[in-house]
Amino acid sequence: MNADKRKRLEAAGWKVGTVQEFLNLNDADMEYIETKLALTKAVKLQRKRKNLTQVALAECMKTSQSRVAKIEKGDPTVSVDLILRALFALGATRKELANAI
Amino acid sequence: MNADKRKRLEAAGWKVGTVQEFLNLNDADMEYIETKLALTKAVKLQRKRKNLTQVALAECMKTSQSRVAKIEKGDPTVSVDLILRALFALGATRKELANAI
DNA sequence: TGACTATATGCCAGAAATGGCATAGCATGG
DNA sequence: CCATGCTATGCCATTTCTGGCATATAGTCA
Repeated sequence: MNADKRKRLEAAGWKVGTVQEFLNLNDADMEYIETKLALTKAVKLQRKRKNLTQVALAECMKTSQSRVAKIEKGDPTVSVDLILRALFALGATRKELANAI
Repeated sequence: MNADKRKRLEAAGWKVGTVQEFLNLNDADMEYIETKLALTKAVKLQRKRKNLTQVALAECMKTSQSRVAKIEKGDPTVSVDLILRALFALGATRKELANAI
């Protein structure tokens, strides 16, 4: 956003800022969220690469298709632990994990 | 263990194998555990580097000293999510996280 | 020795994540 | 059009994790 537009908006009573500011996220929160997002993308990518369905992956890691869907969609009820279990079930190594982050 | 000793043990009725086999861990489990362990080590290292006490780190990440102790000791009731929060609270970046894994 | 600081361990009520199920959406091919 | 295969979403009982507190242990210094 250029300074001009910003001025006009603020003159009209708008608060201008980033999403991060709006949500009161600090750097640690941001890193955490971005890491999680990167991991979910890695899961989807690896699963597709192996031509597995969500059901198949779910069986591998002894969970349900709905959980796998939520993992890949970045559902907030999914922990990093579960995402890692998915990645490793897909045969990822620690090195590959590190690259994905 | 050399083949000789193995034979002698088995002749005497012992089962010979790795810890991994004994605990029925597959490769995915192993990678997961090792990753978690690497992360806990990174937390301890970074905290020491910054000369923080467990209490100080606990305040940073809005948890308790006992949790921090458990993180660093690899307590099984600690999730990877919490470990990551600790690392990021210590100012680690995603890149540093990747290196730690 | 005793006081002090840091870390470790046990416990538990409350909070969050999980698996499982149902079902809805959405392509693609017949 | 309807099947069929795959993915998405909602719900909820059970399981797991968390924060907080108490207390124990270990190290250091006076």
